[in-house]
Amino acid sequence: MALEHAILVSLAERAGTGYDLARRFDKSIGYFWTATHQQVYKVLARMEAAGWVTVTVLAQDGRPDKKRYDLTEAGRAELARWIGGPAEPELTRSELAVKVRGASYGDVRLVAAEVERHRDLHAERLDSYLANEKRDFPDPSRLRGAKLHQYLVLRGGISYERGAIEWCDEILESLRPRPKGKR
Amino acid sequence: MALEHAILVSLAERAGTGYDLARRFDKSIGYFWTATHQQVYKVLARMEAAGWVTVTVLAQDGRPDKKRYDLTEAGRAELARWIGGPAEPELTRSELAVKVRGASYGDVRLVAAEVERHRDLHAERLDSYLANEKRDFPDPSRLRGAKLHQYLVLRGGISYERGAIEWCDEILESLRPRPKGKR
DNA sequence: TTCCGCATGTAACCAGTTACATGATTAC
DNA sequence: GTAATCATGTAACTGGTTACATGCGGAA
Repeated sequence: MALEHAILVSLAERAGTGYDLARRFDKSIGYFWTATHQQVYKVLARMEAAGWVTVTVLAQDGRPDKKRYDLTEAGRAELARWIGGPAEPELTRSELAVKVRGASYGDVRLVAAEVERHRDLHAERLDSYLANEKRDFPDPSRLRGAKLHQYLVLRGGISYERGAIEWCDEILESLRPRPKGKR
Repeated sequence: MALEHAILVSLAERAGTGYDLARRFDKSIGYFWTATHQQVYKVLARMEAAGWVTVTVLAQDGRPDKKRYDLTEAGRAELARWIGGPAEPELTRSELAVKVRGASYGDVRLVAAEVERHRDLHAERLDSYLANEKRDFPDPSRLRGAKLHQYLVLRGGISYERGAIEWCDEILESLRPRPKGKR
């Protein structure tokens, strides 16, 4: 389980509310981890019980109170401990791959259309990642520390999307009707 | 949800027992989908209730009875229907990426060691995939139908592993102490 | 004699999703 | 007026994992 620890990383960078954390997952850390706000609230409660974070209630008028979460020493220690441990390589599940595999038992053209849609989705994401790269890391060779690590994760996202696009293209080339010459 | 449908694909190729299906997930389909035998038994029960498969009990002496599952017409129809529908692109969760991102809050050298271990794991898998490719698809340009689709999924596995290895290498290059020249 | 393969499952648990609920503020 | 943003959560459910249980045959 790693959501706890993804949150620890996020809080180590800076304190925030459950709402904040959920939004951060939509963005930067979100290349390789996501969580809904419901899930975040649940886990934060557990983390507080474990003594990894403290809560400060911040009254607001007009809108509901905020709860700012801060890492405790115990939280930092747990984070360091976890970082030093092994990470299980997770199995990549791909529904699209299952459809490709089974394409002969359905309509191959529909599968091809879906692959094309995925290719476009991946291309869109790639563009947005590349834009982030340009904006946030214009000179990567100088990076060090946390900023470098952030960059490396982004690079992972970029390389993943590129791979996905290439794969979709390969599928499309072999699934789509051959150029008329052969007919 | 797609385990049901992954099983339908597997059964469309050929009938089998729960045990067989679980093992097939370890192999061919397993590049992009896996399931334990417990999970398979559970889902098969559901699928039988839905009328997608029929069960034939095959008595054996010495060992427990087998249950061979066969697709029904309804099962085939459901498979065709599902194949024609959209596939949600799933979010790739990577614990390793979270560790890389948080490396500054722990021991960077341990993270690097773990990245190296992952690179080796991916390299091993790549080798085995490439061996499968050579053995099962010596002449890819002639493939058509189900065999082609199988090949394309394998190609996806190969490209995924290659991407993972490249990413690990990029991380290792920037995380590890610079060649002494610069010091 | 010990482990692996065959072959079935149950039970407890855990992580994550979806739906629902509340309610003010601000921008279009 | 309508939708989005801020901000919290509960409840029901689903999919998947882990641990446990049984028991024979054959290989090392």
